[in-house]
Amino acid sequence: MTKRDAICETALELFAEKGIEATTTREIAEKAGAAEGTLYRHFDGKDDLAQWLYQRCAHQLEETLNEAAEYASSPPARLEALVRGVFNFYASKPASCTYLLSARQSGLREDDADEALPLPLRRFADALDAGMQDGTFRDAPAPLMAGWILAMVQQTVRSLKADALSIAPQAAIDRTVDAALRLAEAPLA
Amino acid sequence: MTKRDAICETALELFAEKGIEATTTREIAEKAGAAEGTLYRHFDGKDDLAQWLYQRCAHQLEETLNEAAEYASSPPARLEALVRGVFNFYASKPASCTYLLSARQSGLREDDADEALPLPLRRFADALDAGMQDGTFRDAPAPLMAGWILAMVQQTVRSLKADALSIAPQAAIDRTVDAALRLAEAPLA
Amino acid sequence: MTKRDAICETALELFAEKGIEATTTREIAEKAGAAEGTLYRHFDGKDDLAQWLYQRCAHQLEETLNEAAEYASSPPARLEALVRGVFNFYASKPASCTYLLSARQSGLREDDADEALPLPLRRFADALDAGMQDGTFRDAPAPLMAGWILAMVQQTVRSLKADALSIAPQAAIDRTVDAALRLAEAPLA
Amino acid sequence: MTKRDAICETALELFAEKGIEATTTREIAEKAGAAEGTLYRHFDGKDDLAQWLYQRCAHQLEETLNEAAEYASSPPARLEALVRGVFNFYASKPASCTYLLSARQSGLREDDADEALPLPLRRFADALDAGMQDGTFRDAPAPLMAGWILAMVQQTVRSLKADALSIAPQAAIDRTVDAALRLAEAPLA
DNA sequence: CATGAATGAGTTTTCATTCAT
DNA sequence: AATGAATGAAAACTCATTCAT
Repeated sequence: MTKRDAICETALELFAEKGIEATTTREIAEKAGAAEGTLYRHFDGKDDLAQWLYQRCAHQLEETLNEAAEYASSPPARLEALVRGVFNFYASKPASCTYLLSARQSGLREDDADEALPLPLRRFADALDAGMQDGTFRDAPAPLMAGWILAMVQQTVRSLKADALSIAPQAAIDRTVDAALRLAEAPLA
Repeated sequence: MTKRDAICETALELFAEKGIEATTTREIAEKAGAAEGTLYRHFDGKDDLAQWLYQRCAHQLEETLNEAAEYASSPPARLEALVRGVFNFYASKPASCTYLLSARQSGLREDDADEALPLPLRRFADALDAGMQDGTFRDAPAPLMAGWILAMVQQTVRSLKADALSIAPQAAIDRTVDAALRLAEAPLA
Repeated sequence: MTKRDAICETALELFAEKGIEATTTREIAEKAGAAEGTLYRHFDGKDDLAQWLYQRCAHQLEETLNEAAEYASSPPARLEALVRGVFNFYASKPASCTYLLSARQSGLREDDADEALPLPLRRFADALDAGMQDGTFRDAPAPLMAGWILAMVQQTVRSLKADALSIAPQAAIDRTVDAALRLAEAPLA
Repeated sequence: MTKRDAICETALELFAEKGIEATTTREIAEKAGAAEGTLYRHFDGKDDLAQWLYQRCAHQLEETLNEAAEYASSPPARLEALVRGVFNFYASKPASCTYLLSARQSGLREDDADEALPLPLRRFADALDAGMQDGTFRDAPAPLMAGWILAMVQQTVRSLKADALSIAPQAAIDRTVDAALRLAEAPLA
């Protein structure tokens, strides 16, 4: 593990835990066992580091979602796989997941501006669109609904992290999957 | 409008727009047409001001929600009224609404710690609990579901603010209400 | 004397003595009896302070030269008055003079870019032009010759400051005046 | 071209262009295509490199001046040869010339402290002294007059570099030679 | 000789807060 | 109540220099 990696991992944890602004470069360096200047050899500054980490987390999630949805044959199966994929992402990389979701509403994802949607959202919207085409899902603006589902998942993750649930984590996940499908599915007839 | 009020309103706008930490006291004072020191005559400091504003916003929303749900006779009607209440709150006090919702996931609502849930969430959870009792709503952990619904509403608000929707604002609101009810309602069987 | 003034005077002395880059903001603040932050209340930073001081020195010299040359009736008298004016400026405000002259060859006088020449040079060039018109001075590019004369004066000032002269200061000044006139004057016939 | 040479030439250019303090070792290494550490294999540090370059430039100018004045039979011819020598030096090694002249007024030529005058100045002063002895030149403190002439030459060089002259470079040089002789020469009487 | 990641002391800069007026 | 200059502690950032490879 190089110093650079140590700095990245430490920064990710601190950013996820207390936010970017509340984390100082000194704190990062100290916890990473590196000198403060080392951070600046590898990044242009704290903001650059935050940006780079955001990109990395986005790519990690992207990959996780791609793998998760790879073998889903139907739109509902794909939607379920995506939702479970986010939870898996959270389970395997909690700091990345927390940071990514927390950064969603701060001014960090500027350079996704060329995309209509941030990348993970796009995956959800695509699955919804496919389901709308074949009639499995109800007709609705896919980006809006994708946003809802992601927001729900994020809310469940927050509850899991806060340990504020009266039910088992797995049950919360299953219920979230169920809720997402219920949101998307077309009325019976 | 007293200096104090000017400071409050300016701070609220800035906090909502760029976050508390990214807003400087100098900036607040300048935009409010007051001296930097004046803030300290009315509040113990920036954090105290942020806290006070948070409380004020919470009470405003609380009141809005109480009024909205006052005459709702059934749990679904109450749930719908609450959801619409949040949208009304956003329409009439966008900065308050944005600030309140953004502060939900930052470390601001410390002194609600004695409450199991932040106040607005409690309203939603109560309505859901009532519906579960009488069988209108499906049995599920009310705080989790309340969190989902509020997250969805917040997501719709974000989309409205970003002007990122292909449909009319009112349609987006109606759809959100619909989605919330769908989430809550018991299965037909 | 306000803190701001103390900072200005201290900075001017230090800049003149050791150069801008070799002077630290801490040093300025300490010697001025002010806090480091105070510098930033009044200026955007060290460079801004340096710029502002440069402008002030330029205006001071400008005024000194205007006064000096006011009653000069002929071009040679005017040229002599200007040269003596620079020496007077050096005598009355040594730090300003040193700083101004030292800054001439560093990258500081950017915003004079709209002028063809830095202001003091302009005065000399104007006097030379006038003398060329009436035949007292030899025909030559005035800016070039003005540059020479100012460079000579500057060199004398440097020698005076270094105390590296075998003759009395006043004699050095008189000789410089004489040399300047000799440079400018037309050949006898 | 060895790495050492690359570092020397690059550093010389950067020092001449932006000054020693404003040039970073990283910048030198990068432009020279060498690693940062390599500089320290050949020099004790940045200041040592600057010092070494200064000496080299001084020797180059010294040689140029020696060659130029070698066959000058009279003091005026020698003075003219020296002035033209500086211009030749500028033409053949602009960076060396700029660096050398710019360093004249910064604190670089410490180890010339044993000499009464920096070396090039000495050459001029010697020629002037010789002329004063035989009556060709007016009686005056040779160091002062040498300083004037060098300052004039430097000013012409600056004008040439800035391309701020209305006349041809060669004409500017000739005029500078002429002016230098005029400064030095004894009055007719 | 050459490298370049790492260092850390030193610098600039920010900003919440205080206080004399 | 209001002011705004002043503060200083803490933050971000720079860069000459070292050293293991």
